[in-house]
Amino acid sequence: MVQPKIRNMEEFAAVSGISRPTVSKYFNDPDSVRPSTRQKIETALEQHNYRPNVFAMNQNRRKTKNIGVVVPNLADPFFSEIGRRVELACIDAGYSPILLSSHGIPEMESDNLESLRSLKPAGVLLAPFGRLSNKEAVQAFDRDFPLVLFDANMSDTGQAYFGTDNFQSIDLMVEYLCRSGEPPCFFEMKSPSNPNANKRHQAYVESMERHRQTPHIFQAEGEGWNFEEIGKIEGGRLLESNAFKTKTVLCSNDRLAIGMLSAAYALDLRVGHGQGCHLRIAGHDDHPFSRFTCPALTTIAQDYEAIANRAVRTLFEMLQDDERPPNRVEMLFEGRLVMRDSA
Amino acid sequence: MVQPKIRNMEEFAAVSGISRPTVSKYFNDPDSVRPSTRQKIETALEQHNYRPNVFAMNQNRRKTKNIGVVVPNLADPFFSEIGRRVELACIDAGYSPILLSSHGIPEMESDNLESLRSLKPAGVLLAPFGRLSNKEAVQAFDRDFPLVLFDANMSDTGQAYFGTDNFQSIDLMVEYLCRSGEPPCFFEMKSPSNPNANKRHQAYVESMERHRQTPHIFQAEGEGWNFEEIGKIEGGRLLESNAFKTKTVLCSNDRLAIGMLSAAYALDLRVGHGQGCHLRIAGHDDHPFSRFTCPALTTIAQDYEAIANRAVRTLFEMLQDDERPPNRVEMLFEGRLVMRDSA
DNA sequence: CCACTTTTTTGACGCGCGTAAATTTTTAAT
DNA sequence: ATTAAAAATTTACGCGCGTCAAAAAAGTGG
Repeated sequence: MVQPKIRNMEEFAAVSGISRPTVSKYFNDPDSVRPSTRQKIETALEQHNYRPNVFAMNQNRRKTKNIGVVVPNLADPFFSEIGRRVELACIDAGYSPILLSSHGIPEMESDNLESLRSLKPAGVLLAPFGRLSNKEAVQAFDRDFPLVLFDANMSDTGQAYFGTDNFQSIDLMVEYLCRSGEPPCFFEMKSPSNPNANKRHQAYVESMERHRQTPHIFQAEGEGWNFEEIGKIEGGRLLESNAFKTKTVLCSNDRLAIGMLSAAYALDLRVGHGQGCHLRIAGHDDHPFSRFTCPALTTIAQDYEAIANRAVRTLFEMLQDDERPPNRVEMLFEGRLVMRDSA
Repeated sequence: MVQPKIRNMEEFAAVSGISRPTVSKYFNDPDSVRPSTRQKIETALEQHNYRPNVFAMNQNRRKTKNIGVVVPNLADPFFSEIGRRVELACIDAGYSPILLSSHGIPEMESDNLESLRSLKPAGVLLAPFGRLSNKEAVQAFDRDFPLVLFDANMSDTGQAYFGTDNFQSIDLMVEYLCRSGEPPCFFEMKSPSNPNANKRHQAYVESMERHRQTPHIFQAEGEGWNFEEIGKIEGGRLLESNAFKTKTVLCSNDRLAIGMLSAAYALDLRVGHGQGCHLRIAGHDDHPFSRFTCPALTTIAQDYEAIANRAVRTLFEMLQDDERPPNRVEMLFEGRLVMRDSA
């Protein structure tokens, strides 16, 4: 610190009494040098707080320590949460995560991948839009970089995919709702921007049939990411006109459910599973705010932790072995029923 | 596209019939070359989709096109939203924003600034923790890079600051609450992690005195960022024991208010400004979910747009003129009263 | 057409580090 | 102590682009 500022690795190597290539080796993997050497370097490091130039480091290297993390919309707390976990897991592993949000705009997903290209990432974790994604762009990217998908699946794309088993989770919820009261009808977006929505739809139908019940589906018009607003307006309309065949509504996701809860409250409909309640509403995802809705939302908790960790771990294993897995890995984690007051 | 892949600027210059230095000039400022030259380059660009190597570009250059954006916690929708706007504003201006969240951990703020250092950012937009920030680290950073603060102020730090005028906004809310019913008491965190909380506290006291009312303050124990949880538990305790002197509660922020609304609902207390309501609850910030709470939350909307835009614009002006403003700019924007059903 | 300004080209150097091959030193094992 | 293996050093080159000075070319106005 007292010494004149270290300008580059050459100078730093000099003051630490080690040759530059060895210092370079140290920075790329501290364990790759002899302990005594490492000690010397780290001592010098404390005194001079030198850090290698990121740009120079990466320019003449095939694989950087950068990990791209791309999510469709950080404004959605779900992605904010799972992005956070992925980010922290990367840091723990000694990588530099670069978190990019596509702000709900599918075209921006391609842009983000394109930006990442120039950063030569060691690998990329992508939660794709799905149907709305530019499949060609994603697959082209897949060919050039190790790519792991999470949350939403795209067939034949990415070397692995981790998400929630919507068939298990929806079945679990339907089972619970049937056991504890009327079988549910299903409330969803008409043109969902996420493939999980389609799976849940299908899962609901199948589950109802397994329970020898007639499925009833209600779809909300509306585009974009304003799920609460859509749930409130369209859900409110349905509630008002008494359109639902049953008094139990399973929403495709928590954000729709939050909107519908809001609409029900405005209509003075008492939501809950207790006596004197007019309506039960359940969601899916365990949105961070679900425990604070009125009433608290009964929902399915996705295993964020497992999805994030497994996605990261799988990617890192690919990076270590420096080869792609022989066949694409797909793993679905079970959802957990969270019984709160709304259903 | 059909041609063999372009490897570097040399090759790209060859196929576009322009010398490499001129091409380099083009990429640094397309307007700095003759229109006919620009045309040639852009034609070639379409055919070969070459992009200069980011690392090589930045290594031998003082000022990059990188803009650091650091927020304390992206999991908080407030920061997620304002971060989003800042990010988009940077992209529009032709810069590369790098959005970093400190995940609620003050020490990570310094780490993030340290990481940014090595990216040689042209400038940085920082929403600091405030009291919990490592002031030395931030000021050291301030000396080395153009720095603009937003949301939370730190004295003598950063070349400018943009935020909300808490005195105006709290006064506005107190005024409204007094006119429309009982004067409010104030509910806040005991040890807030954000300087705005202190300002709001002070603003509440002053405003109440101006209205010739006695201020009543209630503080919630609890650390961290789980404001809703804290608001629910501590707020619920206060409601249950009937501790509030008045039936109107002004919460220091929406997230506390959301927690308290949840507690009130659980206690079967009817919240709202209408007949037969037991309690009025108001918040501050216009949290994205405030319009969907039960009842919808009366609150103060911060002018996200203005704060983000002015912060970005101020930074870019500094970059253009390549000099710091003679004196530190501080600008506070007015909050807007949003009357919903809760108060 | 000429003189003048603006733009482009040429040629060359350097940024800070990765990386490879050959050599020397250190460590571990016999 | 001897030998083999492991680690560090030396030397040298290259990455892709920024940038500068000097020369050449292209526009401009009269």
